[in-house]
Amino acid sequence: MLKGRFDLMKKGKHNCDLKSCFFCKLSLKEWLPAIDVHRQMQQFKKGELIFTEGEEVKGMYVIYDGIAKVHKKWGDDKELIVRFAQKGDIIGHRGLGNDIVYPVSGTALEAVTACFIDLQFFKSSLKVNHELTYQLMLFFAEELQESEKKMRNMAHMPVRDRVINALEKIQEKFGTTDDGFANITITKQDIANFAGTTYETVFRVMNELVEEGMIKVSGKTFGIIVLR
Amino acid sequence: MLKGRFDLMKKGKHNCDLKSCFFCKLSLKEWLPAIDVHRQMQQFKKGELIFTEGEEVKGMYVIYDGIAKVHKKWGDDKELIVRFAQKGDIIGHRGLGNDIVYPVSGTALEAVTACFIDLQFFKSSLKVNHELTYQLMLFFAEELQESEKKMRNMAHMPVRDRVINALEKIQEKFGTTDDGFANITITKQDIANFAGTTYETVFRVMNELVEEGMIKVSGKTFGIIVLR
DNA sequence: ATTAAAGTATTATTTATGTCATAAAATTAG
DNA sequence: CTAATTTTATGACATAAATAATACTTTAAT
Repeated sequence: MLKGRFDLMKKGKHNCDLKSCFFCKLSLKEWLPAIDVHRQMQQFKKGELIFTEGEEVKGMYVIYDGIAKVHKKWGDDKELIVRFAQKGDIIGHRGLGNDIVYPVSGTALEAVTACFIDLQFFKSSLKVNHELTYQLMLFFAEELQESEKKMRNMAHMPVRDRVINALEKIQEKFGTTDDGFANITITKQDIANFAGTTYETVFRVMNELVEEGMIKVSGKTFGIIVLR
Repeated sequence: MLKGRFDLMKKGKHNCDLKSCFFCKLSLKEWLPAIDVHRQMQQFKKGELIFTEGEEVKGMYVIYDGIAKVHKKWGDDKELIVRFAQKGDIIGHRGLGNDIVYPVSGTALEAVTACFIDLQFFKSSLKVNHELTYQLMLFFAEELQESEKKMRNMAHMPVRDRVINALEKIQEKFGTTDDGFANITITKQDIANFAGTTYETVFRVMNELVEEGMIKVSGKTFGIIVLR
């Protein structure tokens, strides 16, 4: 009885119901007990690395709570943010492929709780759950489309528009609060890293946009009023 | 007997042996007759569009002969080449995903013979051939890695290095002839579109590289001598 | 509570790279 | 075979955007 309650508490710690996320939702119900055995809830503090570019791929993470950035470094003082992730998003899957190292890093932007699935088990899951594999394939296809669109923008679109784009994408991703701000706190440096430019340029452009009445800024968040 | 020879000739026209390409190789042998019924050999002249960005996705193409570029337009006089494709490569698969339109165009850089698989049948094939789906997923993962790496380069790497990179990638992809040239003829404009820059910059950089003895140029081809 | 570190603010300067203009050569099409 | 179009060649010029420099402010860590 006591032991039972203890077990419950331990499980209760992560609260994952084995049916909400991409991974569980697309797995056969017969497979869920296997997932239950293999999943591992992990905590990351704000600013902490979840996985590191260049390191051996250990597995995938499904974010249960918090937000993270997925980024790729350039030299030792520049980076490009490839994607933001929040509750329900899978990260680390870029580590799939022939190479056994992560091509990007994942960093918690605020405290993150994530469900870790080791690579071995993840691969087994793909072999067993065809729908999971199919949907993951489609997900990669979508991400590739996004990536190539952004790459084209990086090559041809002027910074100002890239910054606007970045702001739109961020607000779209994290939603809008009642008072019309993007539901996230984010540094201008990270906006710059996402838009593929420098802090100074983001600073300038955002000033312009505020003057033009297109966005509003308050501390480390912003809200889009009208664009274009 | 006569009929048999006729059939043979008709088949002979495309010469595809149903076991060389990605698609056939990863399909169950029981599925090959179905592929045989559905495949459709198509010809494209140099410069001809194979599929067009923004148009409804009709299906996939496996290149049987010739080379093509996969590109994404910007405005009406700029583009970014996302990928080159040659014999054995699949193109058009970027059309998979939620959206039903091609996110890119495919254009023959020299006469192309390709095996066309309509979308409907391709999807059925994925449902039936799990290994195909799995490998396609991995292929997308690889392409995503490539894309994000290039995107990061686009954001942070100086043009000169991007041009060098483009040349390396092209020569690596198409191989080297006996006399040390990349096994392809390609315009400087296309090199520029691949490197994400302008013709003039490619012209300038390639001149530099020739002067520095790092590459050699002959008509519409080039060869890398030493780099870095 | 007290440093240290990270983020913000701001302007001046530099430079890398795109744009423009023009002509010749080469390739493709009728 | 000739015209039309594409590709190459090249220099001058413009400018977008990065770099540098400096100060202040907020946030995180011991």
